[in-house]
Amino acid sequence: MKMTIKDIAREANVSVTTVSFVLNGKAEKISAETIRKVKAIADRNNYVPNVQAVGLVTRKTKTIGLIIPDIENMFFSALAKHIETAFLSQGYNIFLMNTNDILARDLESIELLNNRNVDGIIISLSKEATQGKNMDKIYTALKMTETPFVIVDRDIPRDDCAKVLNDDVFGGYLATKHLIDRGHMNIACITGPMTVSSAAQRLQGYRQAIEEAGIAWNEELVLEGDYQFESGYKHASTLLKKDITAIFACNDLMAYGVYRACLEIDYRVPQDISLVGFDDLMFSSILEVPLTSVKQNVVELSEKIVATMLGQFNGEPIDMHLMIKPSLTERSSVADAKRSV
Amino acid sequence: MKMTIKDIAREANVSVTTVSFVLNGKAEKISAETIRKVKAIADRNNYVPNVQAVGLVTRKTKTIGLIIPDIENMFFSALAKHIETAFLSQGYNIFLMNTNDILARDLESIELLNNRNVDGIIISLSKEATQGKNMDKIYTALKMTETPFVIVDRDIPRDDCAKVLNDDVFGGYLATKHLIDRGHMNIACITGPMTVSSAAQRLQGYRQAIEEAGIAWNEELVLEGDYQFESGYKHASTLLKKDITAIFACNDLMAYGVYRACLEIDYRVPQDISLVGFDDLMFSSILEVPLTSVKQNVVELSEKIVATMLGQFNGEPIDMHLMIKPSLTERSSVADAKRSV
DNA sequence: ATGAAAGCGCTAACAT
DNA sequence: ATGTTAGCGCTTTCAT
Repeated sequence: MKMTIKDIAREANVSVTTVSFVLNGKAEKISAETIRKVKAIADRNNYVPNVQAVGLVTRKTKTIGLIIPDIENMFFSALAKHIETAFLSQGYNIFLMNTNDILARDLESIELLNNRNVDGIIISLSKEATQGKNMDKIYTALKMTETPFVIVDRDIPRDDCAKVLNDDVFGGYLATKHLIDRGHMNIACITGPMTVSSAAQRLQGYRQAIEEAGIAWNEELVLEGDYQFESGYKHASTLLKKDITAIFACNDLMAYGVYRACLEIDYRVPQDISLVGFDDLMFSSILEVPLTSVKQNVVELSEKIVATMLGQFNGEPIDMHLMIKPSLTERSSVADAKRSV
Repeated sequence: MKMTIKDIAREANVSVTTVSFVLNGKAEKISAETIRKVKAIADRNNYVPNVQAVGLVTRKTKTIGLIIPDIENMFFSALAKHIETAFLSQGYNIFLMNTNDILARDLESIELLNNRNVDGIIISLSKEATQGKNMDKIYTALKMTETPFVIVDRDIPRDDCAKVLNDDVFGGYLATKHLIDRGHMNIACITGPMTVSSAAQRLQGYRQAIEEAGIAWNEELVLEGDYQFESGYKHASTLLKKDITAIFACNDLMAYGVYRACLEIDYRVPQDISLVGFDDLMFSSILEVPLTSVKQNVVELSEKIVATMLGQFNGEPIDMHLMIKPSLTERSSVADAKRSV
């Protein structure tokens, strides 16, 4: 049976008030002797406060709800891990909620977490939720809880809420610029599904780099994929027939599809075609030709999320819209473009 | 502001007791009219009970603690996902705890979850925890909480606690038997680190299949790896010089290393060498030669875990030691052994 | 320097 | 059929 402050009070011959004061560091007026005694008893019996009881009066549960589309997605599992660790060190526990990219489950999760009286909600929207009016539903549901929240990774176009996002535009720019710096002029791009904001943004970064370099825009070089292996393969097969020397695949999975397509027509990476991916999956490092890829900075992302949340708790002025810059992990899939002689 | 039963009571002109009874389905003696009225008010105001308050008196928090080594490991993220979904449908939320395979964090997590008064703990031990005396520490810590728990995936050698494990012996047998059935006689095995129980068990399954087939045991054909890509590569380089026609790599990551080694000496899979992995990572399906691999049944595993936990809650007689049988996902990395002519 | 008492939202034994 | 009341473990205001 767990010990309560009542037990301690009895044993120390003081009131529960005194015990509470001592154990909560509000003991300015309590005699040193009493403090010592109370603390000793608490220590000796491994006293830990009952979180529910404390929560009932303080209206704080010391828990955070984390809503993500899919914990099986490596990006989100990494995120969950870092968030969990960071909050743990602050005395918070994490309720995990998977939505499987279904809007209804976003909504359901928000409600459930609200019923649990979590102190804060961290949410990365389902794909479905990022579309059209659905975003308003989410936003409304979130606001209704009157609980601090922070939007992560997948954006909603509202300014009046805290967000920590990956700078996908910069990521797309980084990948393309790298190719340009190596002398490539004819660079194709296999995008993600354009309904997803990250896809649109990576493409935007690509375009930015192309235009900045004064390269003529060629619509035919950008093909819309769906972030899956197959679409990378299919589009690469098409693109490889054109006059290109490099491909920017907007995620690693599609880049793997590009490798496959190259293999079939006996193209070598990077000798015949340079390739850059996005996500930097663990797998990219053990490929026969390790893939150069844009890496989201999950650690920094997590840190900012935690900081933003704690900032809201403390009513501190916080930077509402944070962008985390990804970086390029250079490996072996990019070579200098051959000089046209 | 959330509504309380007090608010409902006032509005309905009844006592809180009546409201409580109605809302908890203990209203045998309450008049139909009162029931209707109370329910209507509750519904109209989206009343939800305060979990902490309920918990304080019922001593139930409706939360489960999940302790796993690493949510970034695909097996565990899949597990977490299914467990979360299953418990959610029963009204439970999940506290996620990562241990990073560190014993101290297992212990810390158990304590933290205990302080949170979770109703049950699901734990998959850290590697460190599975070694020697450490297991006793875990077991003791778990028992001390007086909270129902179930051990998952990574075993501890005690009979008096609930466990749901993967049948790794059977998995190893399955992989090896498949190779034997295809006519292979000289089958090498690259094991995991022998301190880990799954590694020892997969090897045991391999041995069992070999002996059952009456194939002479050849110690030289089994090499100890560490479940990492590099060790698969290194050992394969050695093994490929010997007179073998097939390799059983005890996880997919090492199998990928085998592919690499084959590539370097121009061996083709499966024409020159047949290969079976273990884990069936998503990646194995998109390899140039898709890998045949043993797949743990995560869904069944999760279901049994949940059932075992709920069984304990209800004091039902439960099967304490469950073994989940993996299955073989056949793809293209295995061919019939060439007939010696 | 310390304690009494009220109250957080709810359940349940015990009236009536 | 419904209400009164005593907690669950804790914080905090107001007395002393």
